[in-house]
Amino acid sequence: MPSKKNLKIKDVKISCSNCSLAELCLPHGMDAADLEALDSIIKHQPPLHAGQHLYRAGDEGLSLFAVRAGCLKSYCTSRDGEEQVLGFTLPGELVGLDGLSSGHYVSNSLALETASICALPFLQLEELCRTLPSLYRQVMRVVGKEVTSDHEMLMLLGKRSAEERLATFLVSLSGRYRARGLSATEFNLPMSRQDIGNYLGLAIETVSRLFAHLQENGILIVNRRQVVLLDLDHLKQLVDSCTLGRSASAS
Amino acid sequence: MPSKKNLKIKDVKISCSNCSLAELCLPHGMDAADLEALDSIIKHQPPLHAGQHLYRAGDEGLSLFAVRAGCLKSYCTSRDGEEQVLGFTLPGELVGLDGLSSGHYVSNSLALETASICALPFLQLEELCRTLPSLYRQVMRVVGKEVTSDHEMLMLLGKRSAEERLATFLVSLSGRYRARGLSATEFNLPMSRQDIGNYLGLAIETVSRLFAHLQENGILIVNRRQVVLLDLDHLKQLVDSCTLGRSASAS
DNA sequence: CGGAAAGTTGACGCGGGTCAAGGAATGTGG
DNA sequence: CCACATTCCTTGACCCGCGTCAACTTTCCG
Repeated sequence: MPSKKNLKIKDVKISCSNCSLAELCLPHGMDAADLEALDSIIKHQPPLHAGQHLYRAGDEGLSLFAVRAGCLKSYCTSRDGEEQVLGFTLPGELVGLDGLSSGHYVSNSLALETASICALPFLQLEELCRTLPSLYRQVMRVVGKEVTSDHEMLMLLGKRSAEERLATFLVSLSGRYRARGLSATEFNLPMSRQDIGNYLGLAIETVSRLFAHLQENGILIVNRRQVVLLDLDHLKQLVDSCTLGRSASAS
Repeated sequence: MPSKKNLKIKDVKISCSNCSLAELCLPHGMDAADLEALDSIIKHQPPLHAGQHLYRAGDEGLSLFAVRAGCLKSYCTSRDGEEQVLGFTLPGELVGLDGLSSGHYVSNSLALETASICALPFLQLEELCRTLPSLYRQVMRVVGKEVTSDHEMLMLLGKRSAEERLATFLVSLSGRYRARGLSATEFNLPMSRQDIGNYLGLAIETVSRLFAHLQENGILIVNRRQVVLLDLDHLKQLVDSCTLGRSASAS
């Protein structure tokens, strides 16, 4: 038995019931009995270090993953080797949905910082969904959210200026940190300018210049990956016109 | 009883088992018994005329829809009234997935030409999925395909030139017509230049110029909405480098 | 300490957006 | 059947947002 001082994360019983992220994650809105059933199929993964892949395109897609700590980047590559960043997964969020169609992942998932992750095998999730309608609806809710967020992204890439894109990105990050109980105005960017630019369909130089420009205007302070949002309202105003019309999504 | 000469469509028993589009649609790969169960929950809709909505953002989202004939346009609008076309639905394809997350549609679906449509109520579909694993997997496959195609679209909008975008669009249409047994090289565009440009993130003038340019180079002939693809291989070559890397999707 | 990776900043030019004018097809009322 | 309006599409001229190229600085890491 390890000494109490060197207690490793993997020695702690991981369960949804005691997870501080449950409110953000799949268990959201499920009762105690259902949670226990969900717990029983969850597999804790060994921690993933920065630069390691959770899965790659072509891998057998057998699980959905929930991020407990760290940050993942989802991306796919075109035949000519170009990369397209599809999104970033923060604690409390799910990744790996795209494996459930064909049984193989189509995208790649890479840890940007050391990440702690739970796995939910599709087969057992499917069985459980059959007996737990609440879980089935949760899964559908998550799937639907994925589709909706992709649609917002399509509008962003199709119609919006570089400044609006970066503002949208920052406001999104801000909200997601706030949801976890962290500061909405001061945080570290887990990803490089390269990744940000790729994600937003912009050159890294443009991203850099936009940061500089926003800083000149007193809207934020940025130093490498450290960001302080001074005028979040101003950023939100830039975003507002871009967001979808009549969805009353409070989350 | 109506005369045989004036037999209306609605007088014919609609069922998946006798539908010529079954191979493209949800029933793909299901056996006769399962098909019958699926038939029992399908509701035939009155035909939709060009310009009419199948559903609007905010409507109660209770059904998935399968298009039997015609063409639909999916789009959403931002708070400032701008429209983003999300895609086009051709016969044999499904639409309405985005209603299943929140119970309300987030996007709009509009008929571009008179359309004949089947409805699959979510609740009954969910129940049926519980007893028919093959149907459950089909639904998941469709959902996954939706996500994957959104990802391809993100790459298209984020990284590709105007010419590559239009080529991708044309090759996609060509393949979908071919799948229905129609010509892959001669067809009518069901949508306006406006819709094409909006969908691809381009100005309509750019779309028009690109058509002219491709025609000058002998790659296609276009007259308003009538298109003849003379050199499909050339178009595919333009597309090839854009498509996702190692997905072995044959469909 | 040295080399690589990440980020910043400036100069320049092009792809494609915007504006404007005109043609072709379709609809509408007389 | 024609005059007229409207919508859809095309084509040309202009120009600006942002990508590209290049040089430099800072940070990271062995």
